[in-house]
Amino acid sequence: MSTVPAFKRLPRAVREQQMLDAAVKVFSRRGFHAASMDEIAEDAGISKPMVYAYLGTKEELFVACLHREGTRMMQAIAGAAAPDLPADERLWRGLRAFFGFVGAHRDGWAVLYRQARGEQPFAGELAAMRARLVEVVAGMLDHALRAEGREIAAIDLEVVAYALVGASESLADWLADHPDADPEKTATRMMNVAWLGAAQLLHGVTWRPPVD
Amino acid sequence: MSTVPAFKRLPRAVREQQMLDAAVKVFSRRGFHAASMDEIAEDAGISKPMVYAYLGTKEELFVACLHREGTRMMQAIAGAAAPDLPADERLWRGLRAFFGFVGAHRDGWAVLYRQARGEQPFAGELAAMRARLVEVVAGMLDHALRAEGREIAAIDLEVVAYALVGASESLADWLADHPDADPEKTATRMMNVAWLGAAQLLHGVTWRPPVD
DNA sequence: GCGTAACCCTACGCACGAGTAGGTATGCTC
DNA sequence: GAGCATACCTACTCGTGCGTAGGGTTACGC
Repeated sequence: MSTVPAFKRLPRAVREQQMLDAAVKVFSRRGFHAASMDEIAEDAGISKPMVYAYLGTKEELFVACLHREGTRMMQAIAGAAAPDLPADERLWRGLRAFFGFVGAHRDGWAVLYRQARGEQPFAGELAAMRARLVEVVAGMLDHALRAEGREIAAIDLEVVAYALVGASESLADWLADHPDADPEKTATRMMNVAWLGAAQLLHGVTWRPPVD
Repeated sequence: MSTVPAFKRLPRAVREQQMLDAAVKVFSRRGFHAASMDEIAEDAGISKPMVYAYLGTKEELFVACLHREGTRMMQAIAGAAAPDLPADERLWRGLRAFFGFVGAHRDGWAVLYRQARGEQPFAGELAAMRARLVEVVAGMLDHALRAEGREIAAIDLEVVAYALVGASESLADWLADHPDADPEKTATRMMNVAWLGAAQLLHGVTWRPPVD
């Protein structure tokens, strides 16, 4: 046959990304168990054995998704929050990057956050990622405190950081369910809660993003 | 045979509770899909057809778990936060009841929070419960604001409430993973974040539970 | 221009687990 | 103590979907 084959052959690296794209999409819609390898393969425009050949078993595939999306997210945040800025500026930039990422990768985020929590094999992976984030936030708070000559117990710091991360995750989830919502605006709202706190807000003080 | 049968017959109401106990336990450990009806039946000390006869299909069983645990939680919170108290007092009591519930029903919480999120058939059910909570919190904030002669947009109010609920859920999750942590102390920490906010905390102001 | 490696397929085996068929025993009512 | 409802069981059927066996085709080095 001299006719061009219906679909062309592509190098491994490209196909792997297509497969991961498809996997993230399907996993996020259906969840780990309800997603079928057949559907992922079909969505990627490839046959099932190829998926197994390149990315391994279903579990390994899910972990690969988790890693890719997690790394992207962490890089987006780390790239935005330069360590030499003042704390509020860092927090603001980090939040903006975070909500921007979620807004742009709604289904990637959904995999990370909603699906990986319950399933034992992956919960640890996710927890480790979150732990890194919490550590960063806690470090930031600690830094800001010391600059004021204050100090609080490490455990309190950790729990506060955990609450802030949790609140952000929660708003991100809200964002994922409201496609017409604005990430930037959501980040601003989060900043109000996080930085000024409810009591300040009740007294009418409002934090605004710096004019740039 | 005159010998006593190995396990006695019990009335339906009792067996149903045993089955629900077992189901909550297994669902929380394994997740909806990975949990098997056989394991649930075995854990309840009964055979599988009995589970089907009393609680219906696997999905219906899961929904039944969701309802029981959700109702228990909501009642615990509603019973603690009397509507005629000042806002901070209500918030504090609600939080204390909430963390108390999670501490006492760790796997019930895990079913609610970790497992029901991802699976489409149940996410709606859960979202409705959370929406009720958010509404209550938002109403409380609004009330407190109006008492000070202030007012903010409904959407902002909702998002702030959502963030607070999210932060609480996140700390509850942390609590579920730290069996030796104290619910009361966790509630106090949450109260600090929620009521005073990070900025206040940075200036050294600390909220303390009222002496009772 | 030939070998070899990379790319890709159709078609299955097989286990696991939801849900059921069909039957037994126990206690309660009259 | 006969009748009947309720509690309870063992032992299946059958669909679904993971993972693979085995084989075909294109490109690239030499």
